[in-house]
Amino acid sequence: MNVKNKSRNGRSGGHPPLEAAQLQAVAELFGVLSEGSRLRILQILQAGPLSVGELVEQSRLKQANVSKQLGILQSAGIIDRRQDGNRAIYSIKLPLVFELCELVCHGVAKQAAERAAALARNA
Amino acid sequence: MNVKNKSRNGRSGGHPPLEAAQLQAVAELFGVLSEGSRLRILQILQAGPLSVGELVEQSRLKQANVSKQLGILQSAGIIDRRQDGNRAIYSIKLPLVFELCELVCHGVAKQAAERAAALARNA
DNA sequence: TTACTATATTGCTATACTGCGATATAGTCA
DNA sequence: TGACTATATCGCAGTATAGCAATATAGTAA
Repeated sequence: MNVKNKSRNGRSGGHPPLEAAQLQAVAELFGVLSEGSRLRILQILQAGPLSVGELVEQSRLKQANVSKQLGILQSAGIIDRRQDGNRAIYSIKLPLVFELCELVCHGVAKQAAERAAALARNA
Repeated sequence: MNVKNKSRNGRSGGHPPLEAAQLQAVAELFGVLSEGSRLRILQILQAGPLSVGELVEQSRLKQANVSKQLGILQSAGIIDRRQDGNRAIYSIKLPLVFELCELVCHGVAKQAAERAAALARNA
């Protein structure tokens, strides 16, 4: 996830080829989702809102790391933060991410199946 | 995109919480898609197969960089390579990626709209 | 073979990121 | 106020990556 590279091509004419700025936004979202620890946190949060401490327990990640990744997820607009007394409660804000993951899972699974089939054919 | 971290949790019982290995595979795919230059190449290839030289022209990236990114995209199983005489022709193999990008675009656009609306309310 | 074109790879620098321990900050309770 | 808990941030070491120029490789044509 590189946040520079703000170039621009002078394309107009609607949307099909996606403007450079959009492209960059898409790349950034993918970048946020490209880290195992963050996906793990999202997956845990899918079951419902949790505090940082609870996330630390369930994820088995260090507190500092969980806090940092939560900050990144929040900056990306993927999760929400709510202060509850002493604690911070995080929750999913963009359920879209789960659709993305499912799509990828199907794609990856299909690919793996195809590769296996190809191997079987060549064996 | 970190390719290590091959841990495993002993979950069974179907699919909902996604196994660690799957999670890692998803993260890797997202990692490949998290670079502007690669998305740009994919977008250009969406119109049809092209040689490296043509991609260099249309993308305005350097040849070495295009070649490197093509290699990464191919390793990820997203594009295919075919040798045609002197040249290498690359084509999309996993159209899934465009679904992903569209989903993200919609999500990002919606988010932007919501943010703008929120700003308007608070102004 | 040589000259030429197209693509891939290597070595490099700069940058960015993760995960860590230590520490700072914020909120609660007495 | 002080002691305590929960969360955020800082500084660091290690690692990964992009993009570049230069070079190597492969294929074509003479």
